[in-house]
Amino acid sequence: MAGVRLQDVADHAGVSMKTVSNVVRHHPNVSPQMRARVQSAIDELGYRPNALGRRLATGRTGLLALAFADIRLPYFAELANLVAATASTSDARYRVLLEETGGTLDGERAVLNASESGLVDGMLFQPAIMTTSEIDERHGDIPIVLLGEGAAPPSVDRVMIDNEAAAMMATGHLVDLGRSRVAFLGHETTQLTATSQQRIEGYRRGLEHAGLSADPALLIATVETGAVSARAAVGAAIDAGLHFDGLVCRDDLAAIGALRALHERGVAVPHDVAVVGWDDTSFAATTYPSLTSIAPDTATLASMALEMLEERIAGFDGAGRHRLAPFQLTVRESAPFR
Amino acid sequence: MAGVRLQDVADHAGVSMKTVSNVVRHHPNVSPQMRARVQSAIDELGYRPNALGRRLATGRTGLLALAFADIRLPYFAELANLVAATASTSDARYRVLLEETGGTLDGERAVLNASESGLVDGMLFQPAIMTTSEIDERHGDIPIVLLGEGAAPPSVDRVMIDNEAAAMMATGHLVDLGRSRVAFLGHETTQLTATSQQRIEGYRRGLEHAGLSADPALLIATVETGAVSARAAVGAAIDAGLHFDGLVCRDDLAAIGALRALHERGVAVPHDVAVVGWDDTSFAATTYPSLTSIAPDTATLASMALEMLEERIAGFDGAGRHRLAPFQLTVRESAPFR
DNA sequence: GTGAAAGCGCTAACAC
DNA sequence: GTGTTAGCGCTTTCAC
Repeated sequence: MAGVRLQDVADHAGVSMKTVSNVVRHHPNVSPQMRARVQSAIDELGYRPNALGRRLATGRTGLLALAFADIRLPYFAELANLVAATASTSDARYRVLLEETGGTLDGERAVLNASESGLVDGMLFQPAIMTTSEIDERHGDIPIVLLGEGAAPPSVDRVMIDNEAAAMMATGHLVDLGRSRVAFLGHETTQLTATSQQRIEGYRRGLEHAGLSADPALLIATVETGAVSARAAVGAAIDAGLHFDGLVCRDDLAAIGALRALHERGVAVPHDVAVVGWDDTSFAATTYPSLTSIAPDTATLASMALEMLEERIAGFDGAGRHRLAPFQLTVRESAPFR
Repeated sequence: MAGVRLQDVADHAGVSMKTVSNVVRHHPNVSPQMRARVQSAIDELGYRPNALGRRLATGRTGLLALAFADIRLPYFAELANLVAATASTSDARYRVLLEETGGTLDGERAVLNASESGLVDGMLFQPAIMTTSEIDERHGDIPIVLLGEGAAPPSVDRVMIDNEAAAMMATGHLVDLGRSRVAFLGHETTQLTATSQQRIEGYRRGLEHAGLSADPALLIATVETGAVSARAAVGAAIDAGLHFDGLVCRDDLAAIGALRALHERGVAVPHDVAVVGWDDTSFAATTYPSLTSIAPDTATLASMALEMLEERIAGFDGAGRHRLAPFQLTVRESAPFR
């Protein structure tokens, strides 16, 4: 039965609302017999506490917004799964409201604007293109923690992995395999996102560190995110005569597209070209060949982010804390150990 | 500034709360000059309407729960994306609360139990293992629409595609290619879900329809959902001497695993074995070879479901309506046209 | 067109 | 240990 209110239960049991409330919330200060009496009234009436009333009174909703570009990208799906699982087992038992920005500036703005306040207690946001200053201006007073290597003003908390170091590791792994013409795949054709910048920088430093020079011709941009675009880009590069024997990909999706393009042209992986992906998403293990990939420790990343967010929600008001989550290189067939 | 209330704006502008409320909600009955005056008070104070207060008063939250097994499964990620996009553009501008059941009975129960009421206006739920009667008992009085081919009591709305017909189409496509030993991959090893039952039944009927008999040995079960398990199962089947020249997969993930296992054993796809996946998820186009796959019209499915749900939320109280969304077979390299 | 007051369902001081 | 009461911030009759 809907429409049963706390007051109804109180009347039915012949007690006050306060007592019913205590029973519902498992408050200790209730005598067992009273608890039993109230409980049976609850059961008889089929009472369900109304979340809204409770939340209005406490000021907390138990809801967290999780905002990023697109849930269809496997990395984000895995992140969402982890965040939801972690948040629901925290003391506060948060639930997750999904917000997709579409990877557009308007989408990111809409997420931060959310003209209504009070619906969510806090927000985890992975910006892709918004600038530091715009985030700073718009984030209002809702507790927020930023995810990933996008812009992050000093006032706001953020968790990411060290993208430069990871890209250096990926590049170094290929160099160790004896590859000397290592290409980078998957950055934007025009305006580079912070993610691409950092990964390319790490790739450059990885080459330099090995005494190799970075040939700008080896930067293969893609028109959009995803395997389809990567396949086209790699195909076009090969057809145009580009020669390379190693490939660092901006993400696993790009690597999948690359694998496909290489197959089609009879280029053997890893024999002719060794490939490293990024994110170590679940399907990296079952591509053919399976993908060597940078594996961010997303579980740690999620729990670090949630921890900081809960502190903010609890009222912590210090300067933004920028934390690094660990990562490793998962080695599989596409770029095996030497 | 947080903590600015409607009353504060009213005081500041020297009007009543009612007027401010009217302005905030763009109610027509406000004179332009009054509107301007109130608006400037709003801007000066940085007032943001509090969602909770509003929602308590109206009884609507603008939130929809979307519940299914696991967001990491590409089909569900694509569904979530579609539902969120469709719901946010409907008149009611719903936002989506993600609920994962983990594909377990406990998880499905937890989703339906949600001891608190009122947090979401309605729910879209894709059950995998709950029975019809249990769903009927537990769904309480929250408006709900079921997704997929799982159990669905007559009292509850549901949208799915015709799984038997789709499986027949997939099987028929392989038969048309001249395949006579068509296997089925990806059902559970023990208790079959409704999904597997229907797809296997369609597969059987597809074979019968072509005058072929269904050999039980050709049913290849997997220990769990996903490519890894499918790869192992197909590998084991081949190693055990199973011979087949066509393969209908329960989902694309199973197909990916199968592709991998076949590759490893030097079985050529589609030459030796033609493969059909299911869901036509985005990566089906870039596997090697690319996947022929059953493509449910998820956009239509999502909008049908949302439409029925909005009717329920609006108060419609008729019997459960069971609707079918369209599907087609997307033909690619793994099982091309003859 | 605008104002006053009564809720929406619950929690939390504070009193008993 | 239990009851009373005043909000939480907004919407919404109903007067004016």
